[in-house]
Amino acid sequence: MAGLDIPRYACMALRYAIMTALLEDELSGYDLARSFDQSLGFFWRASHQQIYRELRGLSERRWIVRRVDRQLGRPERNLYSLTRDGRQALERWVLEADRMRLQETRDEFYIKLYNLSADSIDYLAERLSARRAAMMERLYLYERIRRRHYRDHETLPLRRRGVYLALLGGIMQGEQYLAWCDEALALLAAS
Amino acid sequence: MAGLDIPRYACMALRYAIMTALLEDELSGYDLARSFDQSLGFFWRASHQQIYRELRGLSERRWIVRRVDRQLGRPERNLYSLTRDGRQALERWVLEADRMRLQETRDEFYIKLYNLSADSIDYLAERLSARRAAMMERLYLYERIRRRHYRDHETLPLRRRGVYLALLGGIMQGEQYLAWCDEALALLAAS
DNA sequence: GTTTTGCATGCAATATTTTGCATACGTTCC
DNA sequence: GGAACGTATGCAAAATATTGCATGCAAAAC
Repeated sequence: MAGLDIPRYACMALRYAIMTALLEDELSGYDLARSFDQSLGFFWRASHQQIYRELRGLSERRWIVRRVDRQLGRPERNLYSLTRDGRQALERWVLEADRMRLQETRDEFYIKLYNLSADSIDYLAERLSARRAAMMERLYLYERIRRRHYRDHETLPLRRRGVYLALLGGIMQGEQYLAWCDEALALLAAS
Repeated sequence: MAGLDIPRYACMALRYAIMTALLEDELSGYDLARSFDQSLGFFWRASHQQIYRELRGLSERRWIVRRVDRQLGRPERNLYSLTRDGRQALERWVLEADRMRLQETRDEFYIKLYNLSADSIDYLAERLSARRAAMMERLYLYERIRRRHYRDHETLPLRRRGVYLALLGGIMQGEQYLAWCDEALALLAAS
C-alpha cells in the first residue's frame, strides 16, 4: 500500500548530506551522528534521531543499503553504504537548481543584541566572550584538519578540493567571527 | 476551553524577533514581513505566513495588542504594538540562557561542494558567482544603512549601539564571504 | 482596457528540526 | 560493587518552517 511516498519538495539537504558522508565510507548511524558533530556538521547540523530517521527513508527508497555488523559481546551495528541509485540521485541533486540562501546566519544572539540595554549589557558581553572562546576552539579544530589533510591542496583530487573549499569557508568565516567578537566586546566595554 | 497553551519550549526566537521589531514602532503584519526581508531579516528570516501566525499567538498571550487602522478606499490594516507584559517577556528572554549555536551556516551549497566533480564544477562555479553577486548587493544595502543611520555610532543611544553591532556583524561576514567566493572561484578556475 | 505590481491578510498541508524519552551492553572510574 | 560514561539504536510528540493556494482592492504600466 504505502508506496515510496516520494515527496514533492526537493530540498531535504540532510538526506543528501548523509549520502555525501557515505560517498567513500560505509558508516553506521552512530558514526554519522559523530561525523555530523564534526566536519560535515559544521555546515549542516543534525541530531542522531534525525539521522536514524533519514537512514530509514533512504533505505526504503533503496538509495542506501544496510549491512549488519555483528560484534562479539557488543550491540550490533547497522552499516550503510550508497547504492548505484543513491549515487545517481546525489549526482542529480548537486546539479539541481539550488535555492540560494545567502549565508543565513540564523542566530538569535543578533536579535538579543537588538535589545541591548543597561540591564542586558553585562550578560550579552559575557555570552559574546563565550562565543568567541567556542569559535576559537572550533577554528583550532579546523586548522588541525587543514594541516593534516589539506596542507597541499593543489595536488588534491578534484572532490577533495571541493571539501577543502568548504573547510576554507569555515576557517575564513570563523576568523571573521573572532574579529567581530573583538570589535563588539570593545564597543560594549566602552559603553 | 483552549487556554493559553503555553509551550514548554522556550526558544521561538521568531516570536521575540517580532516583538523586537515592535519595540519602537506600531507595525502591521505586512510591515513586519517587509522588515523581515530587510534589516532584522538578515539575522532571522521569516515568511509572511509565519509572521501572521506568530502575531495571532502573541495576541492570544496578550504580549501584543491589535489596533485596526481603517483607510479610505484601501483594505484595512491590523497594527500591532507591544503590551507591558510583552515588553517584560522580551526583557526576560534576552537575559535567558542562550543556546549558543556558533554561526551555524546551514547552507546546502557547502554539501554540494563536498561533491565537486568534473560534471559539477561548472555549475558550482556559476552558482558561486551568483552568490557572490547577491552578497555584493546585500553588502551595498548594509553599507547604505550604516551610512544613513550609524555613521557616528559612538553617539548612539545604547540600544541602537546593539543594532549597530549586529549590522557590523553582517557587514564583516559579508565581506569575508566575498573574499571566500573569490578564492573559491580562483581555485575552481584553476582545476 | 487589461495586465502587472503593490498592499494586505490568511488557511492548510507538508517538511524539517528539536526535545523528551527509552533501551541495552561494556568499560572505566572511584 | 555501583555510578558514570561511551557505544548503539530508535519512537513519539511538539515546535518550527516552507510551500501552495486563496482573496480582494487600488494604482500604475502598457
